[in-house]
Amino acid sequence: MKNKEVVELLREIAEYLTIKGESRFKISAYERAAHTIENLSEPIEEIDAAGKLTSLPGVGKSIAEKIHEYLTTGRITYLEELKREIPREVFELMEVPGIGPKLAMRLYTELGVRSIDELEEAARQGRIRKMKRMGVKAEQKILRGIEIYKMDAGRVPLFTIRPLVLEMVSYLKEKTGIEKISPAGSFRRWREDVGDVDILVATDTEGDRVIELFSTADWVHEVLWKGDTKCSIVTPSGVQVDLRVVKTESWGAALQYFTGSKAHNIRLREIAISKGLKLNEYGLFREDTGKKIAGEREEDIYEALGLQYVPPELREDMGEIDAALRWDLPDLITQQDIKGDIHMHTTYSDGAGSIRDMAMKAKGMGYEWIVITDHAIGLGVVGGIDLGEWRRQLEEAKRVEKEVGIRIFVGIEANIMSDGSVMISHPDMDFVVGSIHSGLDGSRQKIMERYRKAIFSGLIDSIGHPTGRLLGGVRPPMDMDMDELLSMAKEKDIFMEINSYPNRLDLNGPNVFKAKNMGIKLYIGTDSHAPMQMENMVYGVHTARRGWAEKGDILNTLSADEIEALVGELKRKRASVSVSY
DNA sequence: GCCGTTTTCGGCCCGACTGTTTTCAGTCG
Repeated sequence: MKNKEVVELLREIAEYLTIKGESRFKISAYERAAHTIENLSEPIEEIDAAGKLTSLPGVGKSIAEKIHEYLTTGRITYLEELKREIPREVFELMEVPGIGPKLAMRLYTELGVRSIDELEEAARQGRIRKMKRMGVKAEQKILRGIEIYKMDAGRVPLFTIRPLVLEMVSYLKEKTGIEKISPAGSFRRWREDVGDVDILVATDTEGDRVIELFSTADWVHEVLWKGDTKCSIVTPSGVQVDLRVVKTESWGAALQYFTGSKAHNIRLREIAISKGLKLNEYGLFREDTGKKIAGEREEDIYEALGLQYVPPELREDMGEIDAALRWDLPDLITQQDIKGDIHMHTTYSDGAGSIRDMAMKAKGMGYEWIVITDHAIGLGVVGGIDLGEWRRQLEEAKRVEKEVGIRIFVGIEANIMSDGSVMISHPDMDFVVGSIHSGLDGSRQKIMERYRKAIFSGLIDSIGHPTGRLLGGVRPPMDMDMDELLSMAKEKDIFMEINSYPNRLDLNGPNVFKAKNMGIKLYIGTDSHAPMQMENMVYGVHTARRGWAEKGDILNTLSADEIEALVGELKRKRASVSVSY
């Protein structure tokens, strides 16, 4: 499947066209086509082979030809011409905030600047102020931009910034008494990583005070700028946080606008135009009279456009607009639907809490049941349990179950070994999660062979953290074929895990979406190694929501009795597999 | 470059800010 490669090439063309100063409509045409292909579930090769490329939204004759050329020859002549025309170094200059395609190209050609370091040197030497339509202020702005660029932490995983952002919101609410304060942007959409964070405040009179409070608090490493309605700061960890103050009459429109995504918003504004309306961050207006018809509440914006309200997690222009127009959005799973947690560790392996500690925490969270899955032997460093230890754990769990008053199922997290064998599985176990913990850098073929052997052995009930990735640049996903893995899971009727350890989120939203559409059942596992970590369920729930999951798609919503019945079935299935222990 | 139950040509999402300028282009979100 070459969809990803095609998407990247189309985006690259768009970037080059931007620098060339081509019509912005031509540029967005390439971006739109890339977006369409990015969200395609079938291989682009098949669509091309069927001669159906131009039936894709945003793909016309010209782009279809370029895609076809790439798929048949491995290159796009048009892109190669662009590369010859425009030096690659210009892209680096555009990394600096305040420098766009035009200025980057001028700096390159007029001053011969080839890197950000050379740019800084040119600015310090006062060479920039001598350019046409540039001055001392513009030069200083570039130096400031370079400073911000150097401070920028880039995109960071959501979990690294979420606690601080929640603290900011509750601090401002508490100090000002203002209710309408909310994060927006990709943070509110629960993207797994965020660039900068937007916090929105609605107040008609206290804007100055809010900005003063925000810009002088402990979380400020540096104030980037401060005005009447906007303030930007950088946290000690290098994340930029923007605070925006809006009027209460525009709260809903602003929240909608700043939550994005950009593609989602563009679609909404197109719908507005088709109805003789205009949508911006202040409200929804009639084009003819300028009369405002919505703005104070976000829900009203969608309704006035004839759309069902779209939850933030779905606003990625991945089909949610069409579904909302049909009033046919999924009834997304919520935290309140969760009745239990599958996949957690105790002191029997590498967890920090006893069975009782974990049970008490689950009880406190209002759960009916938990499934404990300690590591099995075969995982060198962690010191997993063998069958004898597992039986002792089962005995203890039965005692704790009565004492705490919550159903405790005892499964195991079995290792899928380098040869694809499963270590260990037994018909008495309530649930067997199969996970790869070693050889994650193996070839795609090798990884898929391991998965295939493990799944078709009939010894495992689910796949844990399927890609093995760790967010924040710690570990990339394994080289694997997710579509093939899901097909195998479907064929053998096993479950897929949404691991909600915050640095995993594995499966992620798009893969949850795929699995759901294939009819594969999913569960959320916190993979907790301490009682507190069970609260990470919220990350799993929102990841599931980003994958359009409903209550019926997720095992955690079953009652204790329903889980017991399911576990009984799984045990019978495993017992029918002949294997020697 | 794409697209069309008003269109095969003339549109295409919206607004704020900034710096260097007398009317706007470039950049950003």
